[in-house]
Amino acid sequence: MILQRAFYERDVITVSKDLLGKLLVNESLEGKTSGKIVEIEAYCGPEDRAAHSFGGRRTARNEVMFGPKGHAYVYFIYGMYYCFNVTAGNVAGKPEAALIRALESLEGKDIMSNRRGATHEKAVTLTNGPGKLCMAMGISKVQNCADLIMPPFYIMDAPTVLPENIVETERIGIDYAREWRNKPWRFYIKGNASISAK
DNA sequence: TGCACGATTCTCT
DNA sequence: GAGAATCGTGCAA
Repeated sequence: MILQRAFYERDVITVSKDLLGKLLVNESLEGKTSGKIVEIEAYCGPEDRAAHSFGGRRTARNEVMFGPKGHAYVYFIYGMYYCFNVTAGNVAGKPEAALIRALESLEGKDIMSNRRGATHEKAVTLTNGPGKLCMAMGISKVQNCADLIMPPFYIMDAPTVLPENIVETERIGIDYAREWRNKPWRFYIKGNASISAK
């Protein structure tokens, strides 16, 4: 069953942890690809210096974070990669989101290999990073603002990962965020081979 | 209108 | 472990 709106209308950190183990699915023209979410980071709105919405900044790019929860926030980074976020939060209109950092590929691995290029045929490296999983799943700015509670692009429910199997650590790639850099808002499934970094 | 830089990844040393 | 690739975005001017 597809996760419904209420799932995302909760505290963004709770939503981030609960999204671990869930299945991201994209039914594209090339075929269906899916993967289990194994790594995620929470970005906590205006007070979080690492978030695009820090200070309440509202622009054309991050506009979707101010809208309904459970939508896709996809942005272009470093001139060549996309990052995929899910909007979430227990306060309507507050710009918060969770960054999906890694998947464990399930369906459509051949399609993922094609999208990632011939030099990346090993299953694990297809989706063990935010830019990589977007490439493998066929996510681009086309999916920006997409509603994730209905096909063709959605997240399926799956058994919740137990707290003892969730590792909490500091986020990656946000050295500029000063004191917020060390917040333990990155979560991943303990022992999973598909996470992006230790 | 211009310009510095990023929630990354890959290659080469 | 360092450096390149590569461009939309945000903010200063």
